[in-house]
Parts: sequence; C-alpha cells; structure tokens
Amino acid sequence: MKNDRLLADFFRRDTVLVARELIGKTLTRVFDDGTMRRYVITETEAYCGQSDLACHTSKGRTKRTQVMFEAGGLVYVYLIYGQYWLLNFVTEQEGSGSAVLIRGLKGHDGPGKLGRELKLNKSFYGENLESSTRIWLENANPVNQISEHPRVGIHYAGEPWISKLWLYKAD
DNA sequence: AAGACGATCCTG
DNA sequence: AGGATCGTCTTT
Repeated sequence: MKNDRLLADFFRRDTVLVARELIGKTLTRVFDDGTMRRYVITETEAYCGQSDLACHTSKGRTKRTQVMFEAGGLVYVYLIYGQYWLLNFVTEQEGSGSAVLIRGLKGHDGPGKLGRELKLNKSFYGENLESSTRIWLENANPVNQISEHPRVGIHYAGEPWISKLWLYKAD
C-alpha cells in the first residue's frame, strides 16, 4: 500500500510507540513552488509529557508549548539557537503535552539540517497533518532493524530521563 | 527593560 | 573548543 496518509489516530497513541513506528515512514513536503518531495524518516525521539523533564511541556503551558497540549496529529516547530527550526509531531490525547522530534531523514541527518532542507518556519506551527497541503506523512514498508539510544542534548533533565532509550534509528 | 539560555551546526 | 544568532522565558 502506498500513498495513504497517516491520520490523527496514528499520532493519538503512546509517544514511544509512535516514535518507533515513524521510522521508515514517508514524509511528504510540497514546497511553495509546487515541487513535491518525499523523504524517509530515519531517526526520531520521544518526548513524553509533563513528567518527562526533558520535554518542553515539563515547564508548563506557554505560548510556545501550547500546541503540544492539543490532541495528536499536529506539527510543533520551534526555533533553536536562533537558527534552526526543529520538526515535531504532537502525540497522544489532548492535555498530554507529548511529541516526537524528527531527528533524521534519509540523506538529511540532523534535526536542524532537515528543518533547513524542508524550509520550515513558524508558519508550520500547529499545521494539521491530516489536512495540510504542504506537509504530511504516508505509510511505507516497515523497517526491520531499529536501534534504541539515549536522547541527545538533554543533560539538564537528569535521571532517569537522560537514560531513557527514547531515540530510535533505522539501521 | 535586560539577561540567560537552548531537543544544533559549522569552523578552526 | 568556541562562536553564530534570536525567540522565549525569567528576572528586575
């Protein structure tokens, strides 16, 4: 099966499960000039709600994190270090405050670099993956070999969060 | 109003 | 190892 878009129900599940299942899925992007490109997701990270001290929502509900408290199936983008737009998908039910960070696409490794490749900006904040005409996800053949690792760049969160194996990678 | 900082990347 | 670069959040 190809060309079937992932619907909101796919995202409204356990964040770790969604992060894992997103590996190998197709990310489709239609650029402003009408060009369509498809990418294979190769690396993801799970951020599991307010109790997860590495998760942005652990600091509470703010203008920046409010979309993460919506029901799954929306885009959460934010600017990091003044230069890179990082791409996340909101997961679980309304109020959960969870999301999956996309860390790598085939040929475009690194969360900042893929944001640049996809020409992301703040207008993608809250984009609906079910109805968007410029970014969505499609089913693809499952990936056999997926490895688990600690998440990157979250030392400040402390234990047990820095030790959780919530980074998933296609091998 | 001002300061600190970051789920990164690039250069030297 | 260190700088770039700026929106968001915290503190005054």
